[in-house]
Amino acid sequence: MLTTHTHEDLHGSHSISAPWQNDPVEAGRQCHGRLWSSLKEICDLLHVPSVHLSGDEEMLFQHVQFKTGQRIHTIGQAFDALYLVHSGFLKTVLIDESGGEQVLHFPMKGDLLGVDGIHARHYASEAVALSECNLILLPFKKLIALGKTHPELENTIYDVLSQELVREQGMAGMLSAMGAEARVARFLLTMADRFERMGYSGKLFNLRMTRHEIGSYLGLTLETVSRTLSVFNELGWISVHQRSIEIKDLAALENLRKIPSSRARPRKVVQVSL
Amino acid sequence: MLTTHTHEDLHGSHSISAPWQNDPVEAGRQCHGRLWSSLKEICDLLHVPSVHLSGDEEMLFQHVQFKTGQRIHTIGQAFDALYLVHSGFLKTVLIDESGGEQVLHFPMKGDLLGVDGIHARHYASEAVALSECNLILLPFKKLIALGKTHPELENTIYDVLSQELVREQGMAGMLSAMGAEARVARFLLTMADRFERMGYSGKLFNLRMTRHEIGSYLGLTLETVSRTLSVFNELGWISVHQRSIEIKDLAALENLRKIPSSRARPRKVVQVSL
DNA sequence: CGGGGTTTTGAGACCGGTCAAACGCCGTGG
DNA sequence: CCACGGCGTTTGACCGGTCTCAAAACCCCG
Repeated sequence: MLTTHTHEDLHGSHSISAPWQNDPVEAGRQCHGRLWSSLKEICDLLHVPSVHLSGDEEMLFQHVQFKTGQRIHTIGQAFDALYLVHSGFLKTVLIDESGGEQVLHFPMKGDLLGVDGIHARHYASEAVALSECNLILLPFKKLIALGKTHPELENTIYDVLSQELVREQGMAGMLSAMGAEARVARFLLTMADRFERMGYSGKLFNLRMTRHEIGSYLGLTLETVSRTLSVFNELGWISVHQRSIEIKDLAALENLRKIPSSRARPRKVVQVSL
Repeated sequence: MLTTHTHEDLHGSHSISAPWQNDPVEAGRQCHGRLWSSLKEICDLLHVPSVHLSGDEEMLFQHVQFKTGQRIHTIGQAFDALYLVHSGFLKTVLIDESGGEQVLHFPMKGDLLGVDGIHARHYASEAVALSECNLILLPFKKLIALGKTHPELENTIYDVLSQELVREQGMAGMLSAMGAEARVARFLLTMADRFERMGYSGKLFNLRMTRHEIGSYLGLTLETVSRTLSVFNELGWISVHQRSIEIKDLAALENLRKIPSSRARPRKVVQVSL
C-alpha cells in the first residue's frame, strides 16, 4: 500500500539547489560577502514599480551574508534595520514561554524580514538562515529618510507592511478553518507559486525545512505532515522523496485547498436599514 | 455535575453596557452622529505620545456612526480610509471560498480598522458593528500628507501597522500551538486587559459577540467554547452567565495560558561558527 | 562503516468536532 | 399580559481526525 516510488532521478540536482548564484551579473559580483544594491534592485525584488531617484544620487544598500544556522536577529534584540532577502532560505520563529519554537514564515528571495521590530523598536521574532543567505541590509532610519523625499518609496513601505498583514490574516484563517490535508496542500501550492515567481520550476523543487518546521508552521505535528504527504503521494498528486517535491496534479491540490475539514458554516447576514 | 450557578445578580447592568457614553465631555458632544476629533485625541486613543501641531492649524477628523449589524467596509471595496474606534464593538471577518466567515479580530475603542486595505487599495476583510459604534474616519491620503509634515505622526503610522502585525503573529502562534482551554483562557485575559485599558473593570464585563463568533476567532466550535467556559466556571476560575463574565482566579487562567496542549518541543540550537 | 538527525509508518489514546436535544432570553403579536 | 417563535447557549453522546509514543528505515557526514 505504500508508495513504490516511480522515479528516483530527482535529488540534489535541481536548478533550485543553489539559488544565490543564478545570474552572475544580476546585482554585481558575488565576491565573498561584500556587495551593494541600488534602490532599483530593491524595488524589483519587492515587485513594486521602480522608484526613480532624482539625478544620480547613488543610494546603495549593503549586503550581508549568513551561513546555514546563523541568526539574523533574535527576539528582544534592538531593532534598527529591515532585511530584504536577496538569495537563500530562512525561517522566522516565535519562542513561546515554554521555550518551544513556533515557525511563523519561511522567507525567501524578495521577502522582507524584521518588520515586526518597528513597533517596539525590538524584534518580536527570530530569523534563522536555513541555507547560505545573502540579505540586503535596509537601515530603517535611512529608509524613512529616503521615503520623505520619494513619496513612491514611502507608499511602497506602507504597501509591504500591509501586505504582510494580509498574509498573516490568511494564515490565521487557514489555521482555524482547514484540516491537515488542506493545510499541507495549501503549503505545497504556496511554495510552488513562490518558486515560480523566483524563476524556478513550480513543479519540481526541494523544500529547505524539516517536517518538524513545516508542522510547526502549519500547526500540525511532523508525523501528520509526513503522513499527509504520503497520502498525496499514493493518490498520485505529488511525488515525494525526502525534501524533493514534484507537483503532479495541481488541480487536485487546488481543489483540496478549498475544502475545509470542518467549521465554515453558511454566512448569516444581518442587514440593518441605513 | 453541571454548574449550579451560585449567583444570578449580574446581567445587563454593568457599567460596560453602554461604553460609548462614559464621559459626556470626553471628545465633544454626542449629538446624533456628527462629531469631530483633533489629532491629539487620535493619538491618545492610539496610546502614542501626542503629535503637537505647529501653530493652531486645527486638523479635525470626522466621526461616523454605525448601528449594530451595519458594515463599515466589505471585502473588495475600494480602500480610501482607515477607521479608528472611538466607541463601540466590532468584528472583522474574512469570507472563505465556501462562503463561511472567519473572525479575525474584535476591534474596540482605540483599535484601528482597514489597515489591510492599504496594500491592494481594496479592503481585504469585512468589518461589522456588534453594537452602536462611533468611528473616526481617517482618510488615508490626508493621513499620509499630514505625516510628511509631522514625522512623529509618520512614525506612529508605522508603529501601528507593525503592532498589528505582531498581534497577528501572536494569533497564528496561538492557533497552532495551544489547546482549546488555553485559547479560551487567553481570550478571556485579553478581553479583561482591553477592558481595563479602556477604563472599565477587567474583572467583570460583558462579551459582545456570540459563542459562534468567539469560536471562529479562536479556531474552535461554539460548543467547545461553551463547554470550556463551563469547565472554568466549575473550577471556580470564572463566573459565566450568558455573555457576562466575571474573572475570579486570574492566576489560574494566566497559568493555563502558558501550557500548550501539544507541540512546543524543546528548542534545538544550531550554532555555526562566525 | 557507524552515528545522529530526519523521515516514515504503525497502533492506540484523546481532544475536539458533529449531531441532537433542551433550555434561556427576548422581541413580537395575538 | 402571555404565548409563540427565533436565536443563542448549554449539555450530552458519539465519532473521527490528530496527537502521542514507538520502532524502523533512510540519509548524510565523518
